[in-house]
Amino acid sequence: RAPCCERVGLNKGQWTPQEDKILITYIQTYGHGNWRALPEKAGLSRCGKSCRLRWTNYLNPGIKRGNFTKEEEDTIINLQQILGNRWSAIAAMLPGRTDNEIKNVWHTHLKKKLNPNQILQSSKRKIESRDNRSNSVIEFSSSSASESCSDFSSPSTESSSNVSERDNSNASRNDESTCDNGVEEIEESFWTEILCVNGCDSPLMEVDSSKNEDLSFWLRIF
DNA sequence: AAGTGCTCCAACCGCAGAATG
DNA sequence: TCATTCTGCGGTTGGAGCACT
Repeated sequence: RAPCCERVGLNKGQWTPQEDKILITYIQTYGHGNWRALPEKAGLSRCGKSCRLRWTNYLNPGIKRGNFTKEEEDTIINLQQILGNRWSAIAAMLPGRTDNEIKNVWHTHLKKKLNPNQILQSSKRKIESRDNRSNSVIEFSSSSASESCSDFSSPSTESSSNVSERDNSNASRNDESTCDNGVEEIEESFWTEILCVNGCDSPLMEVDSSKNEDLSFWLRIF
């Protein structure tokens, strides 16, 4: 199968402001339509995949910029416990946030909070010195993370390190074993809580009905 | 002030599933 | 039904910027 960017000479790497402007103007005028054909029509030396990524992760006006709130981080942690690394499904619960952004936040912040023992000694020292300067983060990791786990009867009994042992490396196993005890015991109210936290009438929820179907899938399982 | 190491995030890559002919 | 193309997803990487020594 031919690679995505079979054309030689396509731009790669960071997008320039000019490229951003061209992409925004084109999509706002014509819509994205066929991503593969878009770059040529718009006059961009990029592959369609790169254009789609740039739009969905950065240029889309519906994207919420800035730091994640405590509630958002809570939601990510909760959903990661259940869904594993299904970032797109998690993103569907967080209006305005992209799967890529959530994935980055998970790998750079939240994963460490759940399992600080995994941090290398050298890194650990640095992080601690940073966190001492920003106590809010530390406070969240010690209180909020455990609070969020208390939403589940089974996982809440585990230590934070045990919980995180099930995270990334076992994500696929989580997907396969949706009838695991831990998942089975999750109360249905969890979902309504999550939805209410983020607003049932959020724009993304309305726009992307397929995401709701994804939610329905999990509701059926429970 | 300079060098080194680390963090974070935007972007890329490859794969799988959906859509299409 | 099969082959091909397109789209979306998740893992991974590169490099800019920051912190520390």
